[in-house]
Amino acid sequence: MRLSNLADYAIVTMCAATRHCGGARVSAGELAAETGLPAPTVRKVVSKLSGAGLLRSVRGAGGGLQLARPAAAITLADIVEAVEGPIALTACVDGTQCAVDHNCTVKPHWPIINEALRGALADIPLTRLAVTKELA
Amino acid sequence: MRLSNLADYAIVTMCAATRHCGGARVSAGELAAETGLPAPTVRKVVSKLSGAGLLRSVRGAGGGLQLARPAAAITLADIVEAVEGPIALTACVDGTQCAVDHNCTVKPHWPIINEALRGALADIPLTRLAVTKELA
DNA sequence: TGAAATCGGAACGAAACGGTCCGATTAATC
DNA sequence: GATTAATCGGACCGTTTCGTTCCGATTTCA
Repeated sequence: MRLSNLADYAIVTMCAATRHCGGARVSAGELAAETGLPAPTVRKVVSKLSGAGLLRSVRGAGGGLQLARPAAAITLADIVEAVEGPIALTACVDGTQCAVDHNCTVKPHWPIINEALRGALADIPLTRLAVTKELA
Repeated sequence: MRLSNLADYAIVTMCAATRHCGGARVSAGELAAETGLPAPTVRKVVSKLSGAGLLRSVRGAGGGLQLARPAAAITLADIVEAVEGPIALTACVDGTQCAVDHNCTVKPHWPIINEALRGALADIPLTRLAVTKELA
């Protein structure tokens, strides 16, 4: 029931990238300096994020990262799924075989619970996380 | 973002125990036979559940398990926390030191997100899971 | 054309999880 | 009251996943 550290780092990194939204591309090392995370870790995170289509990466000198979509169109669910894969609380949800399987009274309920959780994450776009003001 | 297998097993086991609610005590081996789970695993699970105060265990010949509270007063959040510890998506939430720490714009938002998830699990009592009929 | 800087993937080490086993404890029985 | 049998409780080990780090392939600028 805990988010993986990489997913946590990915969220922080995306927030930092959002703050550079208007400007030009940002290097992974620059993001590492701003967030305080180890540079190699940030490189791995941005690699997964660009692989999932959330970041647009340009290689070579003068290259860097930038958001592939407007910040308002990127939610926590997108970032988590990019790093950890599909959100599936149990094996039932993503179709993997389960040890209980037959005659499991809980099985029919998991999709509803799973979707409720995913909806909670999908309701939070990057724009709400990037600003430090106006929190509850 | 996936529930641990032990937590999944705990939920299934508690559902089986709920079906024996009216009757006398049930042995861990009996629950294992009904759920189809390995007996040693069920023993480990019920150990954690009784340690958390969700099951009442009686040792010795003729002993066994029974729910410590009415099924309606036991929720998914209770079971998950009994097996995995407090529900905390990130290190921020339970007070553990974080690598980012200073100047983290995401930090203030985690408690709200975390509580939303916990609420979703706390809204589902055992009584809704034990019956196989009347699912959505 | 050369060189520097960047991302991308692969390899290593560590920690947590899952599963199994044996011992301590208790109630029923003779 | 002693014995027996059945039960829970905690401790051990193998496996898998996660987290971190490093090096190579690729691209742009001078």
